[in-house]
Amino acid sequence: MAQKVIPIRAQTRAVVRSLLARTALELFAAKGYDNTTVEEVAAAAGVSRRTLFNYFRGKDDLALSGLSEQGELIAARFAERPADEDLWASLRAAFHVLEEIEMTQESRLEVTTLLFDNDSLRFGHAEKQARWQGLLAPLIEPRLPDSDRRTLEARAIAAAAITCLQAASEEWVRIGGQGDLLDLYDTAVRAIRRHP
Amino acid sequence: MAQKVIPIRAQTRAVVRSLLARTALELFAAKGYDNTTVEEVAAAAGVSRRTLFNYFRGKDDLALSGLSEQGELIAARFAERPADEDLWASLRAAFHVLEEIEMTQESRLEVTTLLFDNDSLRFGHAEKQARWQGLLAPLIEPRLPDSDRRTLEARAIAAAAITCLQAASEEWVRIGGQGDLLDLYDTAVRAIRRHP
DNA sequence: ACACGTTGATGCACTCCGTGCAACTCCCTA
DNA sequence: TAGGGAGTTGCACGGAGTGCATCAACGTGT
Repeated sequence: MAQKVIPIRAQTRAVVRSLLARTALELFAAKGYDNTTVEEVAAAAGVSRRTLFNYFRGKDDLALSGLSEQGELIAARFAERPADEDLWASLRAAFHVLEEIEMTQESRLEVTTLLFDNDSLRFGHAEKQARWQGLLAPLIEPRLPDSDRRTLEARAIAAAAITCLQAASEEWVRIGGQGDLLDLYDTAVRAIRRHP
Repeated sequence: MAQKVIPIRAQTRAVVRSLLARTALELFAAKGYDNTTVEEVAAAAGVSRRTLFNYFRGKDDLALSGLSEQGELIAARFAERPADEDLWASLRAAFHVLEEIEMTQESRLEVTTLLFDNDSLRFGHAEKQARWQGLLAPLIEPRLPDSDRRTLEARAIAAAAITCLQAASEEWVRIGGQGDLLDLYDTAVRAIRRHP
């Protein structure tokens, strides 16, 4: 079985990216997103401002790059669920990867709070939503019964599930990071699906 | 019954705001959002750049201000639905105001397309989502059965409904503005609620 | 009629984000 | 050792957004 070759360049790039994002998050958490300039992040990381923009599309990307990776994890997990499993069960299982990510509860709360309490970043959550939706919907679609609107249906389901997760995250932050995120997620899903 | 007094200042301000937003939308539709500077909008409207920022928080606001008003219309319509009506029926009825807004099908498609095909504005949709959710959720909450997580449930329901509307809008744009938006919305809602 | 305060419009200068371009460094290879 | 590719950096520029001071318009009181 042929090993997949990962170019050395790509690896170092990924490492640097991750490192830059980490230092950026620390600064954002400490000083606030709006009160931190890209220049400061660059200085703290020991690179030039220009180089930062070689790694990230924009300032927002610095704070949100982690979310893209999470999206890919979720999609990957979803893809390996059995095709005859209940759709929502598969989605829940896919979201479960979020709790497997190694991260202290503290820093998880810190990051999540950062994403929610800043107006400039709320939209980032939207971007996340759009991207996750783009990843999940194509995987959901083949599971739906034939219809000339399966695409719309798949997108709606993906979007609704992500939305529930988002609502759960907000609540989770609101109550100070206590309790189980997936438990809140279940509550949200039940609310939209089972309610008269 | 005392007439509610609307200060003359507020009225003129609202009129000017609307006028500015209109000319901005025309320019955006003609040249594209990213290829249009705030300066150009100001010039086309016959005011200074600085004045534009007195009326709108930012460039995005120019394109999205209409959505806030729509949100208020929707919330108002929802509020006047009978409390014992099915929740999702009330939501559907509330969204129905969108089709009552006087607007040619062409310009409606033009505006909606503008909102979707530009990356910078996708987030605006998120802002819209957040705002509409903020308006609707408090109205939904008292309709839910007692629970210590009614707030979360209400927010999830509001968010899901808006998300369905958004998915429907995307599809509506994709198929070129043909057909009934609410019909697509119904399909989306059915997909997330009735599916196994 | 004149002075006054209030309100909004405007110009100016500034910070910050984001990008195109060109020079430079480092490493790998022929 | 010369050359080429890839990444880093500085520089300059355009555009968004903001704070501040000024100016014009308008109504009001004397």
